[in-house]
Amino acid sequence: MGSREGRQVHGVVVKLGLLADLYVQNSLIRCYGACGDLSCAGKVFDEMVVRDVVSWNSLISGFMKAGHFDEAISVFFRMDVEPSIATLVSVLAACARNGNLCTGKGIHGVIERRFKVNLVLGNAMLDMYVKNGCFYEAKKMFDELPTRDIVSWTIMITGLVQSDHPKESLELFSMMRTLGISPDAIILTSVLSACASLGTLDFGTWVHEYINQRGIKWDIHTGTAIVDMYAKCGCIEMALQIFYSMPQRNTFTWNALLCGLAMHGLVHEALDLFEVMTISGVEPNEITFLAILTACCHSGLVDEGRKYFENMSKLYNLLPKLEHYGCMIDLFCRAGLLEEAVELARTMPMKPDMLIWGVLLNACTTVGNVELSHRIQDYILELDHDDSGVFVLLSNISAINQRWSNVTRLRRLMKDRGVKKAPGSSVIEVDGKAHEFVVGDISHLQTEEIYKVLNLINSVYHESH
DNA sequence: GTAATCATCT
Repeated sequence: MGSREGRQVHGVVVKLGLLADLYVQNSLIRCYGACGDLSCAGKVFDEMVVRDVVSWNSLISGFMKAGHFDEAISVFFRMDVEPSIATLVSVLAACARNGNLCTGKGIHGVIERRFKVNLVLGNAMLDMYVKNGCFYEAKKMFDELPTRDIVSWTIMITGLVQSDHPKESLELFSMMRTLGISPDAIILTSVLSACASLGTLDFGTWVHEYINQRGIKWDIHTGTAIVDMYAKCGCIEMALQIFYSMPQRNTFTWNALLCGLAMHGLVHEALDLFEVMTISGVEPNEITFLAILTACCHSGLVDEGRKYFENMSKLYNLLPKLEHYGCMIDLFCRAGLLEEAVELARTMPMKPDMLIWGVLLNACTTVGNVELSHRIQDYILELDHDDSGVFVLLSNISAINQRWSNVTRLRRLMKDRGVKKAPGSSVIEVDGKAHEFVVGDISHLQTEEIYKVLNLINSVYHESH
């Protein structure tokens, strides 16, 4: 039922004088929530005199469906009746999706004290920890679950892939298979994603064949994952074949193919495909333009890059993000347009990150433009004086350039700016030994010691190139 | 009531 029908039913309910009935009210909230009409759902909810747990759950579900996770959590905190298991499951899902570890932990505490954990609730907690990057807690919880189902395994495997541990995710998948658990289309989607990031064509192909042989019903998610896997593994032919055989494709599917083409240097194919995509009426998103700009970047298509970058906001109403600016800056650098690159970095609406500064400084080093390199370092120090990460970067550059006088200058600047905190440290491995380079410590080191650290970075740099 | 696909530049 759509929102319009919901309103009609609402009207009839009012006429019949049934609006005061709790069950009728709850059903209306559910109905409005399910079709995304949150203002009507909220209105019914607000006008209720007596609310039960179902009323609250229905409102929370409405916010979840609409992707308003913060609101879902805030409704939970306003509850004046005892939450049910279903409430906790929904709110844990909200904490998983918006990264609210604090609330999630609080709910975990409440559950331990007052509820009996069932499978679904256990999975919801597991997912909350995994999505918040707490793998220690997650593993403990996974090991201690009285029963595990395919969802529990999927949460762990997906979490590992998404936090950049595809190898471990495949190991866990093998373990699952050893235990005789049959994979479904959903878990195979994540397994394909792991294969894609590892570039393991043989395993990816096995998954594809497994799906075919077992007659596992696959949908647009799985299809996209297969396209992505083949594209990333360099089998563009297979990627195209699957792509065209799919009954439906969405922006993600097109993006998978576009990224694959861009990644393998098939620049004109990527640009052509983008045209077909727009003609087909599929809306590009930020990732689409990232793929397109990358393609331009790889073959030095400056004018085309500029055009697509402009069209992003002009034609598609997409605001370029940090990554798009990074791509453009890299494109300018590769084309030798260093001044333009620096200008874009200075005028972009958000603060450039270390990667962007690194690209710029690296470009200066490549062409031997010491003057511009110094100017960039001054901008960085103006902008990011409280971020000690920049000092690692600048020290790196100084070390690479063998300009030790700069190190002294940096050390003085750090002292002047009062940089003490060390949010990050670089661990450098030399001869199998890990050396930790903590930025905040540098100001307390003797000049000779700084030289040692920088030499170390320098030697690592040359080893890796 | 819980699980899934796309992501540039060192």
